[in-house]
Amino acid sequence: MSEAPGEAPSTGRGRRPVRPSGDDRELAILATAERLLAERSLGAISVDDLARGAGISRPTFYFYFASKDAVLLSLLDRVVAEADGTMHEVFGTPATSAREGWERAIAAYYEVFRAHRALTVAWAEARSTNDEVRALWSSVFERWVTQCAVAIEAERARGAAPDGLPARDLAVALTSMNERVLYATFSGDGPSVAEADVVEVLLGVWLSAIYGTLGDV
Amino acid sequence: MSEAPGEAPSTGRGRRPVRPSGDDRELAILATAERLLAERSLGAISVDDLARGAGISRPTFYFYFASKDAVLLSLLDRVVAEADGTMHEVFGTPATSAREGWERAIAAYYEVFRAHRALTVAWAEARSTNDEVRALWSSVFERWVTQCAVAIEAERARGAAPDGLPARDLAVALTSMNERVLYATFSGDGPSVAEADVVEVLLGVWLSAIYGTLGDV
DNA sequence: GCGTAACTCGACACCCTGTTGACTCGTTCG
DNA sequence: CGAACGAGTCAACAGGGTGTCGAGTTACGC
Repeated sequence: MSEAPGEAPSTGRGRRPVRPSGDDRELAILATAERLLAERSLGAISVDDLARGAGISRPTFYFYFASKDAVLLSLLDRVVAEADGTMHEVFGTPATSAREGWERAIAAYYEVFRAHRALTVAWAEARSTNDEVRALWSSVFERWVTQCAVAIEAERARGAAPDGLPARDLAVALTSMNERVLYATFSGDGPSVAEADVVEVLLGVWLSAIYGTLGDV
Repeated sequence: MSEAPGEAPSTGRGRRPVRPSGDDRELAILATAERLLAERSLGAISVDDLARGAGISRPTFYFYFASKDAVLLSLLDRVVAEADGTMHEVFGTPATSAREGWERAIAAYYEVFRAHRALTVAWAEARSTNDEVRALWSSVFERWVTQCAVAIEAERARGAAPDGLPARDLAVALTSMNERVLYATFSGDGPSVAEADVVEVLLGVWLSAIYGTLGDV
């Protein structure tokens, strides 16, 4: 809510002391957060835990971050940058076959989740309590959906895929499926698909939905 | 966590004074919870809000329910009963066509969400913070998945659907998609499918995934 | 009219968040 | 050198939430 006195252009999110060495402290907080998130949920981690983990007092924590959520956001910024990079790479390089292209996209999505399990689980959790987190998620999701919708339309244009549902609606549904299935798989809550099979299962549904033609249903 | 002194067999969950009139109070609390959930999230509702809404003091609230979450669970028990009833009805009556059968199943799932928007949104939110809520969700989800898997296998057995992914994995993926897409649609957070189109979109993906055969992808 | 069980709530103990104001300490510059 | 400044630090506070305890107050059967 309150704005930092000395602005730093780089991260935008959270407060950032401009000067030199206290930088280590900020990194220590981030590292502590990542470590603790691997063992318990964000809700079960207090600001005091983060401060102690970084070797500072609680008030000092507030010198570096405006809140617990700001720490998460800072961590997420990295993941988002990575995810965007991966996405552009996937949609940028031409595929040898349609199947291979979609498989690469899904595997990439899978990989982003997998490489940061704890963080993405915390992300999903915080999404329901924090507007900024929700907005960040929405923007990432939106970019994926848009890319997929464009790709679907391209396939239809070249005659490889039949017309059917609006491409964007299809992209939203399929991307939503990926998100939820991967979340369930990695968080281990409730019925889920085995980790080894998950890309194959998702790919199967994607291909059917995009290319499949129905007979006499 | 402490158990109620006078047990009542009916709901199992939460404490329940057996005797006469304080029953109204319990209903008042439930009604207040439902009303408040329509305007803000569970996290933004305090026990005090519920107590005041029901015309009692905060300590008295604890005479009726063990916690805020217990109220939610009590509310959810109703929805679960309804959802299960709907599910059995859907899978119990024979469909005139395969398409019509699946459409009815998806429409039923949609209807359960829609009739209790606020509650199901709160459900999803609390799932990440409360074990009992999570478990309840998992059990409902599991029942849907099982029913769908059975139905898919039946379609394959009668030769109407081609073999492909394991029926259960497919059911998990598709049911997950429904859950996430409906949640996004009703909570209004992030990119989503228009409410009017959502059943059609989901149905399209289900039919493709279950019956669709791929050409030369 | 009396015991007992349902019911009620003021007051408390505790945990968490976020803020304030005073203090240290290194650097910079007159 | 030493005043001034700004980064960095934290004890102490204010405030809001949860859950509990024990001392009431009814209401009803006997």
